[in-house]
This record gives sequence, C-alpha cells and structure tokens, in this order.
Amino acid sequence: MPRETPGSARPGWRPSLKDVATLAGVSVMTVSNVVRGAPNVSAATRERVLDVIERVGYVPNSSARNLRAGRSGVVSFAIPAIDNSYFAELARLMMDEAAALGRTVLIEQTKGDRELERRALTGYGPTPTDGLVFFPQALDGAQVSQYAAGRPLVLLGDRGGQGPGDVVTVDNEGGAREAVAHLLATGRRRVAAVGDPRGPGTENSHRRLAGYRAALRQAGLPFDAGLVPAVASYTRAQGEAAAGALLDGGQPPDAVFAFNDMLAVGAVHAALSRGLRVPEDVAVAGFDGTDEARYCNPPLTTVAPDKRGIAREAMRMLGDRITRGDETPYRTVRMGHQLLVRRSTVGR
Amino acid sequence: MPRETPGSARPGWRPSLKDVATLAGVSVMTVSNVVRGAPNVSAATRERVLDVIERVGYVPNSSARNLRAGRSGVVSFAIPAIDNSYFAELARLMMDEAAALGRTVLIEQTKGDRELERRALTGYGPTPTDGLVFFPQALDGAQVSQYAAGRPLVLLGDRGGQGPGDVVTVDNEGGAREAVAHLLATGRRRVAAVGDPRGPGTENSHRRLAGYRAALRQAGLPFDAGLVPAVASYTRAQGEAAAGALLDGGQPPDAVFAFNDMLAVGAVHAALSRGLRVPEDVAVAGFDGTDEARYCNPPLTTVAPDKRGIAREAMRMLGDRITRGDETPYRTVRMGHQLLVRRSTVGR
DNA sequence: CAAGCCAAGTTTAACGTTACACACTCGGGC
DNA sequence: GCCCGAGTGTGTAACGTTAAACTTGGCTTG
Repeated sequence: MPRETPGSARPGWRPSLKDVATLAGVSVMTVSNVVRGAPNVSAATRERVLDVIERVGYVPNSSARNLRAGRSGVVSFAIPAIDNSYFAELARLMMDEAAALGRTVLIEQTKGDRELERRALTGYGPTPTDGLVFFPQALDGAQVSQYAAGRPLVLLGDRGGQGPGDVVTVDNEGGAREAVAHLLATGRRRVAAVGDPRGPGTENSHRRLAGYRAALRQAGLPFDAGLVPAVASYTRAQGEAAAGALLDGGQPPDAVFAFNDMLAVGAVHAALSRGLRVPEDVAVAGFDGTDEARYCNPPLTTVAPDKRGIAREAMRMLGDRITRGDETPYRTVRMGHQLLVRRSTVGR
Repeated sequence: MPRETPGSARPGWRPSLKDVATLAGVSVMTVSNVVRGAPNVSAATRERVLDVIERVGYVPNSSARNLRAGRSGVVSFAIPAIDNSYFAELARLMMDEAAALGRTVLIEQTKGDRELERRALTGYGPTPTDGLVFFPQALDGAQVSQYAAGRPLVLLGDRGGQGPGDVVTVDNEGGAREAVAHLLATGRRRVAAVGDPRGPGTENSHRRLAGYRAALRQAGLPFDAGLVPAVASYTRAQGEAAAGALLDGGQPPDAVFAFNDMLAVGAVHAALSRGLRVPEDVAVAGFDGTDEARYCNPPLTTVAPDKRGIAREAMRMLGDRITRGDETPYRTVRMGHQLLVRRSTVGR
C-alpha cells in the first residue's frame, strides 16, 4: 500500500498540511479547515481534500498543534510502579476517565526515586504535559510544592492539612483502624502491621500505621514495635520476607495487617509455605481492594478505596485547574472506602 | 515560592527561552546553548543564564523541541489492558529499556477494540510518537500493515511468516506443548484448554491451542472440543467462569491449561472455591510467568517467556527503525521461554 | 605586521499548525 | 446600478526551539 509523496520520500517522512494543500490545489488553511471540521469549506472542496488526505495518509503533527495551542491534552500519572496491581488498576481507570474528558494519560514510574519524582513534577522530559496526578513517595510537601511550581497538580494520598495542590485521598487511618478492629474482633491478639517504611516514607503509610495504633488502643492492647517490621518496597517479595521473619520469630503474630495488597499476598504466601493455615493460624488483611486480592487463595480481606471515584475526582480537579487556570484555594476530596471481609480473616 | 515573570503572569504561563534571554541580557540562542550544554558559551555567561533559569523556573517546551527535531523520543506501547499482570510487568520492562535508550514510553490501552487499535497504529492522538510496540488483538496482519503504513512498528506475538513490521515473540506453540505434556506426564488424562478466543482472536491463542493439540496428539489422546471453552477476555473473572463451568459439568477435567496467568488464577480460584484440591483433584498451569503466578496459592506452574529479553529486543529493533530509518526486510526474533513447574501441578 | 584563527556570541530561517484579518464572488433588495 | 451580506477561500503572523551561517574582537603565527 504505497503512499504518494509529493516531495522526496525520505525514510521517516510524513506528509504535512502543505503537501496535501499542493496536491489538492487549495491553500494550507483550507486543508486545516477540513481537518478540523471548521466551516467555510464547500462540500466539493472538502471531498477533494479528504481524498488526498486518505491517499497520502496524512496525520496531523501533534507537536505543531501542541506548540500552537500552548497545551497538549496530555496529563501525566506519576506513580512508583506500574506492576503494583493497585496502580495498574488505578492507571486503567485514570485513562478511562481522562479519555472521557478528551485527554490522554502518560504513565511515569518514579520508583520512589527523588530525582525521578522531581522530573515528573517539573514536567521535564520529551512529552509535553498539561499537568499531573502524582502519588508522592520520596518527596515531602515542601519539595513537591517547589518543583511543581504552578503546574496543575493533583496529589494522591493523605496530606496533613493544605497540600501544594488539590488532594484526592481516602481515609487511610480510618480504613486501617477498621481492618485491625475487624482482626481484633475475630479474637486475634498479636496483630502485626507490615508496611511501615521507616523514615519519611509516604504519608499514607503513616496514616495506616496511626489507624493500626488507634485500633490497638481502642482494644486496650499495647503497641509492640516487634510486630511492625520495616519494608523496603510495597511488593509481594517484601511482604513475604517481612511476614516470614515474623512467623519464624519466637513470638509469631496471629494476624497480619498489610499496608497494601501486594504485601498481603506476600504474607499469605509466607504463612502457607510454612505449613500454617490462613486464617486459622494467622489471619491476613490487606489494603487496596485489588482484583488480585479477590482471587487470592484464600480470598483476601482488604480495605477497598473507591478507585473509580478517585480517578474521576482526580481527573476532574486536574481538568479544572488546566482549563480554567483555576486559582481557587486547593481542595481536598476524601473518597469512600469499604472493608471487604473475605476468608483470609474469617475462614469459611 | 513565587516565580519572576517578565511579561504578564497569566495563570498557565511558563517562561520561554526569550524571557530568560531578556532577563539575562543575552540572545535566545545563547540561552539555548546553555540549556543544551552546547559549546561557545563563557563560564560567566553560562552562570548568569543558569541563575535566571533557576529563578524563573524555566523548563524547555517539548512541543517546540519535538516540532523542530521532527521526532519526539516517545514510543507508544499499545496493549489490550494495563491491569493484566503480564502487560503491567512488560510495561515496566519496556519503560526501563526505553529509558536506557533515552526514550519515553506512552502506554495505550486498546481493549481489543478495532478502532482503538487503529488509532494507536496511525499515531493519531495528542501525543507525538516516533513509533510503537504493538500487541495486536482485533486487527489482522493486512489491517495492521495498512494503518501503520510506514511508521516504525514492532509487533509482539506470533505471526505466520512475514509481518507488517518487526516481530518479537516466543515459541507459543512449543511453550503450550511443553506445559500440556508436563500435565500429561503427571498422569492427567482430561486436560482442558482455557483461553480459546473464538473467531480471529490473537495469533498467540491459536498457537497455544495448536501446542495443546500437539501435546495431546503426541500422547495419543483425542481432542475433545468440550474441554476447550471460549473466553471473552483474558481476565481472572473469565478464567473462573470458564473453569467453573467445566468443573460443574458432567465430565470435569483433571487438569486445566490456561492460555495466560490471569485465566489460570481464575481457574485455581474456581477449583478451590468448589472444595476441590489443586493439584490433587485438578492441576492448573498458566502462561506468562508473572509474579502473581509465583505468589498464587498453590504457586502456579506457568510458561515464562523471557520478558526482559522481549522488552530489550522490541526497543532495540524499534530504535533501529526510528534512528536509522532502517529499510531492511522485517525480522522476527523469537525469545526463549521456560516452563516453571510449581505446586499447582505437582503438589509438594 | 598582515593573515589567519579561535572563542563567544548573534541573526536568520525554518519545523507544522492555526487564529485572525482580509479578499473575492454571487444574489438580492432598494 | 449600488450596496450588503453570506458563503468560500487565502495570506500573515505567531507558538518556542535550534541548525547553520554569520559577526566581532582578541590572539597567535609566519
């Protein structure tokens, strides 16, 4: 299916408006009008131009368009890792919501790296983006604020008070408290918390840890630092390692609350591979409400944020900032969550 | 952290080279030279310019750069769904490999939709891309060839003979055959194949089905269409439904070979939730070698393609087409795979 | 000491697109 | 017969960046 080429046909060559115009015997503007569906083009002319476009395989050059328009219609979704089921599902929803608003999503992996997070925030990089939805991990509020500097920004995850952008979050502390309270209600007394990322870490982790402590307090149980191991990342492997170490210890827990579903899946695996029964010997609960947790064996009890709601609100707020150049004070939206009780904590 | 703004400070305003130049008292080209690290700038001048850049928060406009350069450094990775663990893992690797080559990856979800696949191929859309790595699902070779028309293209997955672009694949038929042969070798006699997407579907599925049939043939077993249900998508839910229906039938299988890990996870879930034991009552094997399969309970036997190799080769070949305008005949690279035997087929 | 050369800049002209202002040609109303 | 407006279409300038050609002045070199 060879394409016609008015000029020299260099390898990567693509026809421009000008080429189409020449071939169709009209001006560049008329072709542009046809392409954009603008008025003031007769049916006959339109037909002729469309023929040529079809014939030479013209596709508008989005770089030129973006330059002209001053915006690209692309928003970045900056997350630690796309192969974390929660982020994969969230990414899918973000793309859906963005598409509904006529935007495209560019996924950027920050891997919890300061420099990569900085780059995502500043908008450095080969793709022009109009703003971003950002899940911070390495950077604190002040740094985020400094680097983003005026770019439309929506932050995912808890923030104490005013953030450097709009915030969409769930009640991390409440969700964690409910999950742990549920574990305690089923008679567990040594509940481990897996996911504390020592040091600054994400605000989310701190909230979930706070929820854990609150649940213990309400039940009149002491906080035991020995039941709260550090993890290097929120992966299945780290969950297995951390839970495994606890289970191999002198005073193993009778329940594990993992700060996300990846860790929880790892914890379940650690228990089962040691011949322990879940939930009889050790109950496991997670956070994220991923599909993976649902299909885990046993199915995983988990705190499920309203992911679609998060995606919808994030894209809506970001869109407002972009199109309206919205200068109103930053808002925080807290989406709902649900404790999905499954067999990993209550058995059959 | 307010930024200095020479002109009027409209909401979405960002400083350009010109603004920096004015403020620094040099020409635009000098600023450009500083930014790009080009020579012929004195240390003093460089210093002064960098100061201003820092002060006003200048970030290069990539639309203008891309327009000027005629390419964007962005490649698209078009897949059916990012929340399929295999694609999520592959996406991560693609991004890593691309970054090593100085490129960025834009993930596009086609959802097995003809129109979305067409858009990905033509490069329509707000983001300029230099080419794409494409996992076809709805479109056949001729259509792919027509729509891509000269764009650098790497196809993922089996193709009979010459494709409309470079091809990176694994031995789907061989992998499937090995997996099924393994099931048969453990004494299974009624092996179901879950994943046949009736109609055209992906070439991969057909190859895996061919491998399944080949293994049966080698073992002298008849092909039973009743053991090969259709699925609507390669998801956990479809795997559960398809396997569930088989297990609830009059002549349930004693093993299930699922065409990907998502389906396999669903199949395991279907079996366990019916009180069946895996692998004692029904063995389950998958395809993809995802991390999720490894952490499944019981851990899932799966055919693991060399995903990193796939990502590396795909990006390398695509890069060659882009930078060298490579016009050599299309090549096909077949990456290795490994049958990872785990407890879902052999027990303890 | 003229010729040449180098470093440190500047000027110019694109890349492809589109907003805006302008031009032309018909019919029809007065 | 002249003007007006609607319907079509064209020309110009600008978006921000950079390759390439050009300028300037100081310094080496034969």
